[in-house]
Amino acid sequence: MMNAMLVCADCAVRDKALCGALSDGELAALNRIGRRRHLRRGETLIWAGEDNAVCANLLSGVMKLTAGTADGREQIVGLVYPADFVGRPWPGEAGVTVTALSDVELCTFPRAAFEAVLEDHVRMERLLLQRTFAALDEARNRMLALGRLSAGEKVAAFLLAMADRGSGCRATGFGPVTFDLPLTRGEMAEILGLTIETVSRQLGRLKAAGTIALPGARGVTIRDRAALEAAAGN
Amino acid sequence: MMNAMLVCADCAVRDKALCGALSDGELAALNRIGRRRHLRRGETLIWAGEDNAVCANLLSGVMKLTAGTADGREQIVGLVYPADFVGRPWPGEAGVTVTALSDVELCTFPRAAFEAVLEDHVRMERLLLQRTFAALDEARNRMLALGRLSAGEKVAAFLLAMADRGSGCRATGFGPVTFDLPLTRGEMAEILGLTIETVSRQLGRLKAAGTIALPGARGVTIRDRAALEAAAGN
DNA sequence: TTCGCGCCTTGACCGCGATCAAAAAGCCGG
DNA sequence: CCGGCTTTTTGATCGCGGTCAAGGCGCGAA
Repeated sequence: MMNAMLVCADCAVRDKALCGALSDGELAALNRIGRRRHLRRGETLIWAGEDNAVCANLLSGVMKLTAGTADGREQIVGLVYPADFVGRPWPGEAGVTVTALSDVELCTFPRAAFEAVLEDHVRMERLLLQRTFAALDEARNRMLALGRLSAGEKVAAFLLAMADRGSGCRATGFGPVTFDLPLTRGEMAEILGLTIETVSRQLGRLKAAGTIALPGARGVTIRDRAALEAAAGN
Repeated sequence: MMNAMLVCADCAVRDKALCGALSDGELAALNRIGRRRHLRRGETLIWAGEDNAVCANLLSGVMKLTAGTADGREQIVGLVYPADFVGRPWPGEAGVTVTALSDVELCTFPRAAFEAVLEDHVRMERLLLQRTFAALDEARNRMLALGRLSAGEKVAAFLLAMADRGSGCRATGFGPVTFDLPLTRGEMAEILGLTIETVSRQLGRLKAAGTIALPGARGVTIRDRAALEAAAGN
């Protein structure tokens, strides 16, 4: 119990992650099998093709999910934020590689032990199902973007999504909003199905139009949200 | 009970669909709320943006899931085969439109009633979770294809996937395999993020190379599977 | 400070796939 | 068998985004 207090009840994502399904008492079980783990930017937690071995909740930082072709082309197929779940219960091989985009902190569980907890807590399994539905919706939205949007639309839509995600859903706002991208230009390109040069040029175009500003390599300021939405095709 | 025998125990997808989680006896409950429904090619079961109202198992035929931009561009984000589940439990609005690609037969459930069945049958909820994971993997694979494959690779990979899906996983075979596509060229284009003309040209190229034959508008014969796999980039 | 190393930007050019246009092939009800 | 429709194929051209190649900028270490 004391342990649970220290490690779980105190957790930054206690109520947002799947664990929100559990009472403080029940957390003791999870706590016994969970292990905190840190990864540096660029380190990989799960490799596509290897057998599922761990599940985890992300506590801090951002990670990416990537799929790749035989000849080395890569596509980012999802981003993972704090309180999100990664990995899969039940045997099988991982379909995607999970890599840290920044230094990250994780709460990891051996797969089999995590399954046992799921077994005993139907409410947690339900939360996992609901999250998986949400992930599927997001993936399908991204398929629409990859297949049908122009480069300019992709970049504009991506900036809007990052602004809303990164800074907690401020209302369709007025005035400049500034935030930092957790991604390099190359990673933006990997998400959007473009090249690094095209991403850079589209950002340059938005900047030249006064729609955004680019303070430092990672910063973005949205100066005219309406224009950005128009560029995204809404 | 007699009803269940007639409608469920007898069902073409009895053991493959989610209902496989239920005993013959338990099927009675489902049977009471389920309703058979037919749709003609082109008719729509669920519209994106409307509230979830029905869930269903597909009994026969093929359906498509589509997402669209504000200005009318469309992308097929998934295909639905017999025994697959469509719709979502729990309130919310549908993210995709579900439309029949051929005449189809469905077993539909009012959403709330379906939730109640899920509630009582944890094993069924687990099957749904596992299917949703599979759908997510498939969506992510398609994201890789949309973002990183050339037109030729997309078409070749698509034909291989259809061959394996349509005719039950024959071993990486020898000799010609023939099957019918459940899709028009336009629908293939919507799946692959291409135009109708490009799809037609890529098929023409494969035909000219002797890799495939195109008997009739819908038929495809794979004459040289190894060459097709090479064209798909494996 | 200067060097070196990532990462980003910018420019020039090219090719793939979209677009526009028209002919050919199925398909169905007379 | 024909006429009218849809779907597919084929052709000609264009432009977006990829590719190749420099150059700039920021940052940490020597």
